[in-house]
Amino acid sequence: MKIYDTLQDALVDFVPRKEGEVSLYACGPTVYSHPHLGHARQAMTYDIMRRYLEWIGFDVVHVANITDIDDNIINRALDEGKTETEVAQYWEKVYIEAMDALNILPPNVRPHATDYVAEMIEFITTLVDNGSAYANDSGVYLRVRQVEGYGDLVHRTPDELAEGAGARVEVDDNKEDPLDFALWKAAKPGEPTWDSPWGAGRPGWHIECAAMALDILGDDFDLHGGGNDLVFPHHTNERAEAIAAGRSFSRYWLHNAMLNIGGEKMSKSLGNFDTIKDVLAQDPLNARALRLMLLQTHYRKTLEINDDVMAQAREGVKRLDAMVRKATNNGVDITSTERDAETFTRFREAMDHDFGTPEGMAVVFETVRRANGALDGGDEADQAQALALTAIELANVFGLDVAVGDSADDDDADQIESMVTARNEAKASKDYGEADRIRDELTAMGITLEDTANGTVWHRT
RNA sequence: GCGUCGGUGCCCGAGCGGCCCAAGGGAACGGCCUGCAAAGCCGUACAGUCGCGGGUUCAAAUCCCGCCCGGCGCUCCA
Repeated sequence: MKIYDTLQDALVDFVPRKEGEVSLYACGPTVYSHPHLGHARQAMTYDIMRRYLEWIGFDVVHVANITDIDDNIINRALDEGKTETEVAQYWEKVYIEAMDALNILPPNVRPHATDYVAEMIEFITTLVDNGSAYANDSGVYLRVRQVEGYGDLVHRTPDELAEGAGARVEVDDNKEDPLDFALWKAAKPGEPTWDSPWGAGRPGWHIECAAMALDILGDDFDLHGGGNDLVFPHHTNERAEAIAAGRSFSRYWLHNAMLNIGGEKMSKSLGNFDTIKDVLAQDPLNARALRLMLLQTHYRKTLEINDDVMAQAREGVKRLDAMVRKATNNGVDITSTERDAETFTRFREAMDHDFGTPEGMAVVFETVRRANGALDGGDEADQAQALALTAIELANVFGLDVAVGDSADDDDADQIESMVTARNEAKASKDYGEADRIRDELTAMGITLEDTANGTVWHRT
């Protein structure tokens, strides 16, 4: 399969470190506030990739960290009179609940930065010992200009980077060079600290991910992903640390584009974000609608979100569900292994081209249409089961959570069933006024009826 | 300013040298089905400049150059 590698700036063949296995490190959040739709896009992007890679037979080790110590957490703790640990644990819980609600599979490993401080210190020691880093009163810094190919990930030379940095960054006299960045930050009053050979302090942001990724996945791991706003400085600096330590970092770099709202990146700092929790509360279909929307846009393309596109996506989800209901009513055997091989092939071709989910979704929807036609007794009637099961399987590879099931296990199912029966009796005696009255009543209860050749079925809206 | 990604129908959005008189979803319209609806199926209208202008090529939405517009990055960020 081909993937787009940020470092090479090209579509390249994906050759994993070890045949049949994929190691993926996707940068997780700093937990200090509400996770928003931008985090959802990032997490869902790698969730979808992971599901697909597993479906085509790879053993995937997906690592997503939790950054549980940083300035934002410290500030929040200060504001609220809590400990950093309390703040981080609370927001981590909120984050994980949001991820679960979005049907994002838990990563295989979810490391916490504070559990890897020893590894980070060891990493930094290597860098200091080999002359790549230097310590002073304010911390330990990496000598960026010594790093071969620093800036390659952003396609800029150190000089070009320095030029940009001058305008926005205060010059720090503690650094030999403005480009150098902190591996270790010396303790400030009131901050949580760890002991180190350079005095009490705490790790810098970039060393956290670099140390965790290498410790858990090992050198030369396959994929490193994150939002494209992390290319510089975060990923650039992680990479620099690994190179300076003489270690092979990720074989490929993946970056998802931003999610915009009102023409700008949704972000905490701009304050223009919709929290995942709020969006999910607005409509029970929104978790799946958001996923569908993301699937229908390539992960490397900026996506503008608004109420309109969410509504459109909800309709798409309903279309998927309607086919599944039709399949259920027509007695499709979910234990059957019948599938449409050609559809699988087309799906894989789409996905093997840098995770072409929009085209993959097109294949799914096209299969839904064919399955509907077949289930209604069209030209492909003999393929109905295979087509329906194929569409369902592929939608589920994407985590769209469609399932052949019955809605009869609800608490008020008996009542609804008897109302449906009453309506059908009214219909039989051509008392359409009564039939419509019952239907309206059900509609008010959030129940939608469908009169099919196999009788009347209902579902919740 | 520098780097980078992008500008495709009413909306969202694929395609990235011929298979494109441009996928898929949403909305719209007509037909079938239905007691009527809904759902579904079939069909139709939408892209006549694929941001604009040049160029390369037998062939360009797709490649090259210039311009305009927008996103992201330039040390908080997914």
